Amino acid sequence: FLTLNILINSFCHSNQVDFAFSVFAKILKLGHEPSHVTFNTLIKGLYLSGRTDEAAILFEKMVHNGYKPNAVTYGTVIQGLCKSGQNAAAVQLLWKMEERGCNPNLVIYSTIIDCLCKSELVIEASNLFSEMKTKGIMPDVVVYNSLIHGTCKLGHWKVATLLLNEMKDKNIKLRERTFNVLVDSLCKEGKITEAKLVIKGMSDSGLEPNTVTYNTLMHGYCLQGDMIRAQNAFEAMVHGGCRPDVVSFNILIHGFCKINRLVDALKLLDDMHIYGVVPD
RNA sequence: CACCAGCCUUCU
Repeated sequence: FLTLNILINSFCHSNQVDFAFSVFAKILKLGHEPSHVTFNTLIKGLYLSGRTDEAAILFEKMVHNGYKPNAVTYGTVIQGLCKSGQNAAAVQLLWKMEERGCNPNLVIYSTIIDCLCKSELVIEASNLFSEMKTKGIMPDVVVYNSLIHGTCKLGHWKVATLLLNEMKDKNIKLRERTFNVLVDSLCKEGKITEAKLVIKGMSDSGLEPNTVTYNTLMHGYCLQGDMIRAQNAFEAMVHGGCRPDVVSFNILIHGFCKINRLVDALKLLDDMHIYGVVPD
């Protein structure tokens, strides 16, 4: 039955939930009990294809049939609520799971904190962050990345710096994504010089810029209409051993289109296949 | 290190 769950999982991740459900039907027909994992996976699949109502119904069905949702179930539903813009419902479910005797763990808090940060509700996110720490749950790099993202997006650089120092105190190592978040926020504010300093700091701490780092920087230059430097960054990416991806090309093509250099944009479109990239 | 939930870049 692991096999069938794996099958369901791959269908769910390729936007073919209906096939996933036919596998589910097969499990039932064979007289087997679906597991928590089966339900969790199907619920996620429904959310991934935007069928949030059906996901909620399946969640209820699962409960009615005597399956006690576990932390992953709650995590899946909370993430689905978050992604469909239902912040309040997500927070309510956080409380409800506690009432039902399932303690929220780091992933659950992290999910909601990220969601609140993306909605620019950084204060609320920080409150949950404190609550979590009070309960003795140790933060990790992921939850810090979300908080740093949220604070930088609002231009609260001081707070972001505090968070970075906190990570240092707790011996939580910054990852590429942490740096990418900083680079992105700086670029979007037009502070490219500082963004480049962050990239330098990244190399200094033993992490190499990756494709997302370069894409972010290229986008920063595009926002300034500086296609020369954007293309230089592209070259630096290739030279630095990073594979450009479809986003790299989308960024440059968009940059050229915006300043009416359609010929250059079309040339890039032609060049994509050289790098093994297919337009999306 | 392989059945399920959290973090970064483009467009929409």
